[in-house]
Amino acid sequence: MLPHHPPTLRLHTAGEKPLQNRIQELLEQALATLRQRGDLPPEAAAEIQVERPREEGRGDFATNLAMRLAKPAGRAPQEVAREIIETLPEAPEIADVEVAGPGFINFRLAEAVFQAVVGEVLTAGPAFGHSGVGAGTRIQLEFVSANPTGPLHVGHGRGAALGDALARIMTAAGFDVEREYYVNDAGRQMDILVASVMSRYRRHLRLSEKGFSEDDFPERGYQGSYIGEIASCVRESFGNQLDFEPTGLTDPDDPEEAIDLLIRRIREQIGEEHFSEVKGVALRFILEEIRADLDAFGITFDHWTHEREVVAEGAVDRALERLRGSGSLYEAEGATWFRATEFGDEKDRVVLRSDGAATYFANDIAYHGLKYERGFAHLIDVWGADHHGYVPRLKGAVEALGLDPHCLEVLLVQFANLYRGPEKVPMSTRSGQYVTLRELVEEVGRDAARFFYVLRRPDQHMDFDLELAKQDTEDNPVYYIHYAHVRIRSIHAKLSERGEPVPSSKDLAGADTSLLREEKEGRLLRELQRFPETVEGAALAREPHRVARYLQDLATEFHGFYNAHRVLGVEPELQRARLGLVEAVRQVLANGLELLGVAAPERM
RNA sequence: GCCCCGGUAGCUCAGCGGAUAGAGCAACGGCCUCCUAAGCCGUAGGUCGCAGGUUCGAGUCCUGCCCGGGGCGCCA
Repeated sequence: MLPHHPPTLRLHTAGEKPLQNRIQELLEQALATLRQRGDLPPEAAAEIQVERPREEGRGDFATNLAMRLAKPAGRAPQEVAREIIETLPEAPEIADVEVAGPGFINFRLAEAVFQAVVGEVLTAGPAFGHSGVGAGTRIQLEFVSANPTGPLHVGHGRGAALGDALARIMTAAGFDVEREYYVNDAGRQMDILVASVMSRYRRHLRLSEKGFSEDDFPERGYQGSYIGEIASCVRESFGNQLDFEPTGLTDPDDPEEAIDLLIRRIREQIGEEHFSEVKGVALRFILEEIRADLDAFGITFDHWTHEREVVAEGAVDRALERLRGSGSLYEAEGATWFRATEFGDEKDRVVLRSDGAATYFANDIAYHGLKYERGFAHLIDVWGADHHGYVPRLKGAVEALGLDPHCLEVLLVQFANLYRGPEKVPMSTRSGQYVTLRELVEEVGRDAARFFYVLRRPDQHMDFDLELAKQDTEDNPVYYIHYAHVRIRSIHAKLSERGEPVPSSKDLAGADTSLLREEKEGRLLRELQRFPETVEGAALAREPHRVARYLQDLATEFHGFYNAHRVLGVEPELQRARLGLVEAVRQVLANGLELLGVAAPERM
């Protein structure tokens, strides 16, 4: 018979794998005894690894300890395993221990250990799965940080979904996370943006003129429809006083030279002040769009840093002075270089161009210096994988500033290739040919989009088939999880339909869960027990996909249970226990979805 | 040429040095007088890119090669 009251055991306490730790303790005691008795040489030591066997029927936990000790002990692993088992202290949590295969020790735990998790979940509620492993460490998580030259597209979506889920998961794990967005509003691409807007503006003014040619739009300009909208804004504010004549525009063969020439012409003709004002209009317009798109995607930031402000407050000059002071800069070919090769980079990098302008890299050094000054214990940057070559030089510069490069962690997110059926959708910001994040959310829904993005490992290339997601949304895995949540809600609804009161979580926490003895109930309980360590693992490994996978597994176990057993209409005590079980499942589904920024619907 | 990330079932992908490599789609066969069948059960599907090496044990670690993506600017 199983005990009605579970042994006192700490579950899901801060930053722990309580069951594994308990088994580890018992094993340590056994080893100590064996050493004392001289059955094990004192120098025979091995890390005690307690894992969950992949295969069913091999118990709840297993250790390879005997195999690791076999060599130093000079005996067969199975023999060592038997000795360990014989020496293992009695413990109420352990129902059965056996030697298996090449020398594994398999543990089967008392059902009561898992039955206790229902009460744990219902008592903790939304906090179940939270832990203190992060110990309040201040983390800054910078993600998205898309250039303000156009709307967010589906490529940004992945970094957005990943970064936000990671922020939520790390917060649950006890880290103090600040979400940061860096606005690159100081570089040449902003000038190109102005040139694009002004070209569109000029077209608006002259469209009615005879002989007006439309094909003088710069080849390297940004071409999305939003450029026209910004041009309209500019026209509203300035009328036609910013007209200009792009003479000589078509002369250079090189489109890069052509756009630079155009920028110069516009600057000369409308004046630096107006140029800057147009830039401000464009920037505000686009940032507003980005903010709205992120909002629709369920993402908000705690802090926005503008590159222009970093420059304006003199941080770049200070950072470069500091580098110069430490001998990390030198002059060559008219430019100023950072000795990146001394910090493991492939080549030295320019920080001040021969025309005196600071490079993006220089600004980024200053920006990261400021981040360190803001007092974070750890910085995480989420970047697109195309920036990977940039990592060594930035870490090198941080080190050259006298800061600890280990506090800077860069997560590289691989691209998401978009498909419409079998055809790959070509994407280019400048040509304006892309699917925006907003369009994606409108087409497949916010929950499906976010879940899909976060289902893949960040360093895995992913294919996102729009056609499939649009045509057949039922195939989307998020519905499977949603359905599990809805089914539990509908059990509650049915209960009140029958005129029975729906017990609160608090009531159900006291249910006699020792009645949950069906195989499928045991599987569900084990799945629930795994949630806190899943969250912790996802936080420490920076891998939100673990939470997504976990939710799929939990939903699978729930649906299996639901189809095999009835919750309502069984004996009152069993009904109460099962209501507690499914409510615990619902709570964990809701908690897990919350960590991914996905809703948990009441009905479908 | 050098560097980074991948290559696992027809497709999309999991897999912490461990035992007989998994899931979801797609395919095939079953299951609703009963809490939502957006579900469940079953069948089939694999030389884990190739070749060596380390290990008691390799999809997992090391080396080389092949294929795909990305990066190697006084661009951002």
